[in-house]
Amino acid sequence: MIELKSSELTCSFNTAQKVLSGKWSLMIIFHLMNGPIRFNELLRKFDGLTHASLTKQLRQLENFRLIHREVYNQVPPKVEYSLTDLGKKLYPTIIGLTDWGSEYIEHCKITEASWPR
Amino acid sequence: MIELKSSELTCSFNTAQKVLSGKWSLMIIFHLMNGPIRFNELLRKFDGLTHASLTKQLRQLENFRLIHREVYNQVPPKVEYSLTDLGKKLYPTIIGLTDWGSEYIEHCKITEASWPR
DNA sequence: CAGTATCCACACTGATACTG
DNA sequence: CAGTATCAGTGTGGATACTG
Repeated sequence: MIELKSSELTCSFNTAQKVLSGKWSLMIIFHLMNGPIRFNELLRKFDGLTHASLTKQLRQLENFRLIHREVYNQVPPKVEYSLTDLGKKLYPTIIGLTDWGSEYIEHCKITEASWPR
Repeated sequence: MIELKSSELTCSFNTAQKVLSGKWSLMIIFHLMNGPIRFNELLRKFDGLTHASLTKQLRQLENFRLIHREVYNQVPPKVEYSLTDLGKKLYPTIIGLTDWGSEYIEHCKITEASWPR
């Protein structure tokens, strides 16, 4: 039996949740798995995500040190985003989450239950 | 190379994020891993979580079919919460997240970087 | 191309008070 | 013991418009 006060776990959990809290963070990280990508190229992978919002999310992830921002001094400007080692380590977890999500949806279909939106 | 529009992933991701979105959801699920638990017993495991908030979170998780709520017709009342199979399947992922969180904190200490709050 | 600056609306959290 | 109801504060996301 594990008997823990939440305070002993809070730190790790909170840290993980910070990363996941952004509405698009998970998917951004996911798309960065394939290697460096430019801003607009990344933007095009999303539906319903605006320019400004993507910028905000990227800044956040940068502060968390999950992604790296490489600026090329060119005209026109070129900026590439890539994952740091820290970010890459999230891979299995993200896949795990996605798989669970699929399972969840399947389960709801089988039991003919509608899942909450 | 994976080339996906986000729309094909959105559903699975969103579903997973719904579960994680609650500030305490992850820890609630974690604490339920040890088997059924009563309301106040669960409440005592948290610092800074109020009665009302816990109720809300539990209702949410119940709607997601991640936990089961068993009411015993007694005086005084007794209500036990437990994980559904769906909830139990989240276990590895939650552990993965926690581990990553620890690693993250370690990394920040080593590099002497302060991590964002 | 890759941003920044505002602003607003909404959802979520938590405090407090009351109930069977 | 295990709730419900209400309400206020806060932060986040998204829309829009402007910049080098």
